[in-house]
Amino acid sequence: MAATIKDIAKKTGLGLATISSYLNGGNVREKNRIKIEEAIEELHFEVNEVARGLKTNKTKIIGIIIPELNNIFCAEIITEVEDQLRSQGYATMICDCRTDERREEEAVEFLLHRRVDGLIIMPSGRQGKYLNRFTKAGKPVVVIDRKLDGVDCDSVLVDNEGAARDAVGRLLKAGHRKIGMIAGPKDIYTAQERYRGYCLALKEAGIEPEARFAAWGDYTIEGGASAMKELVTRNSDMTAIFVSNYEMTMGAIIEINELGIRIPDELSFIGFDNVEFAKASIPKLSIVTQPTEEIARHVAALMLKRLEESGDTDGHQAVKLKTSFVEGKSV
Amino acid sequence: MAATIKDIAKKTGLGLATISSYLNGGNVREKNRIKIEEAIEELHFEVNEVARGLKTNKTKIIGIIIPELNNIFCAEIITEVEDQLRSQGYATMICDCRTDERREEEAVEFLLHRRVDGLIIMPSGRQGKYLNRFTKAGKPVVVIDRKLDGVDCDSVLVDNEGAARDAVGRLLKAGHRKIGMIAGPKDIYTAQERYRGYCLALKEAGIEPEARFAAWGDYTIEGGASAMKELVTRNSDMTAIFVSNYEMTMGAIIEINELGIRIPDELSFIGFDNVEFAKASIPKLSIVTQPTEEIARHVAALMLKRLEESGDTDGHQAVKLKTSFVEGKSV
DNA sequence: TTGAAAGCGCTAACAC
DNA sequence: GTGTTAGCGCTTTCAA
Repeated sequence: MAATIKDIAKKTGLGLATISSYLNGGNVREKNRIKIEEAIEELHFEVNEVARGLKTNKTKIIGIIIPELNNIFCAEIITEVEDQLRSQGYATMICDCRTDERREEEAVEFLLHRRVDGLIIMPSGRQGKYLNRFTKAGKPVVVIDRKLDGVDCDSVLVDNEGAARDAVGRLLKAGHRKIGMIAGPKDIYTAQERYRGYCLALKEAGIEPEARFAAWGDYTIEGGASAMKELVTRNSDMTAIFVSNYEMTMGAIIEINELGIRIPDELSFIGFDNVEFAKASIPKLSIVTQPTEEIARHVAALMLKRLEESGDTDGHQAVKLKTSFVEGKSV
Repeated sequence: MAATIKDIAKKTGLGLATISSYLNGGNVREKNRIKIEEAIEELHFEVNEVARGLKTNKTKIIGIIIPELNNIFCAEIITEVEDQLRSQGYATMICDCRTDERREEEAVEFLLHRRVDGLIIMPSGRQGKYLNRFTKAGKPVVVIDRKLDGVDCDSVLVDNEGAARDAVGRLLKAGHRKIGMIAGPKDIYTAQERYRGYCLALKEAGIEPEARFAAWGDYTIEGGASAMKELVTRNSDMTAIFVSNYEMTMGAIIEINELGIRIPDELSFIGFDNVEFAKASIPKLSIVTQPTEEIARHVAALMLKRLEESGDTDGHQAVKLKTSFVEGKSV
């Protein structure tokens, strides 16, 4: 099979240490360097990262656990994170857990066995105890988009409350008073925050949030559609709606389409994420967008930094990023 | 750090081979089994897959190379493939190459060093020589959605020509004669096939395809939008259009929206992939959809099969799957 | 069934 | 600078 450094040593007549030194950027006599390079070329030698990993106790692999790869928000972040990490020589091992906490724990186990050097996770639940197996092993954990109870790690968050507050504020400014919201699952951190922002904006305008105006979806297209239907059926007086994630935005639009409701004449609409979809809708949707690339860069940078430090657990960081608002014609 | 089988051996007073045998499902005396299990429990022992990989020369990792993770067609397939493989104990290492052939070669190199057991790839180019380093090492390669020149591997394809032919046939049946097509990059296999299907349908209806009715996009949203603009500007007599991938479908719709063209009154439209988007559009779009889940299952099954065979290169397979058509109100 | 021992390919002391 | 050597944690003969 593949050549090893032993073969190179034999071929060049040099010792193992010299080859290893060359491979790791050490100093090697010019003459030998050439010999080594020739031998590598000739034998098609390639470092065996597995053996290296065993020896150094570093795999140069980062585990990534996400609720759903097939979700544009996740995909955008992961794409960028993977890119950043790979450019630094780190491979990524992605586990899609289908928003299932049990699978998530299994994935942690799985990655632990694989001896990944660090873990990046966008958790489904709130509890993070099972992550402590990582932190205890001195391996860095970076959490995306959620706050986790009981784990010692860095996190990169988005100002969800502010985003929702701002969006609902815009509806209020446009004169709306009966504003509905399609919220996410009650047990998900971002969903809670966005709902809080919605309530906050209403209260600031002197309006008491009414339960009938809130529907709790599940961050899926189907959930968005049925929540939309529920709200419309229940509240004939509702004049505007704020939908709090991309999948549900799409679902809501599908349902609105289905019901023949006209935007913005009969209902004003503010959605979430995915500029392209917003532009493709008729009329163009006004939406809140999250800075996925920025999130990804922060995540990768944090991970890389922790990896370098190797052990110095100086206080963990929690970065919080701002969302943007893209104006359409749906309000 | 983590416990090793040596620790277990010491603790139980047994030999290494016994522990290893237990770990790999071998026969161990009941009494010893219990002792081992207790020790494992107590010491929090976990198999080190890296060491195992070095010894067995199998990493139980499958490399996946794709043009763009942030592309729903890819994401859907990868999600399912990853799921299937993980359920069989295989981890996946995903490399997103941003549709860049140079990056793709780098990724192959990268994964080769990592000693992945197999490779699943959706290539950007047509040439696959650089994949031979895998096949020569006796490692299975499965290609998705493209036909590659000069590589010995399995592939899972979609009947693109038939799909396009069918779609255009529907437009013809609806009475259209001046039908435009937004095709993909000329050097991509699927794009060529879809274009061929378009031409075929026209010819079958006695119409000679005209160059002015074809715009060559690049499978991106922006590309779809500008191709749309180009076609509309160039052909005032065009009454229908067929767009040949999801991103361009979205781009085309954005542009149509921008230009204020009404569907289907002024222009009939058939798009590609992503049922949800099609449903969310006004009017609902008629689209061709690819069986992503089925593709993924075939890919995973083929890979797993090859992995088991370990070396018997009995003739390689090329599975070809059918697309579906989802009727909307855009024709 | 179990134990001893060798070795997978590499790195890292250490001595020269 | 370079060679020698020991081992990372595991599997796998081979004997017992």
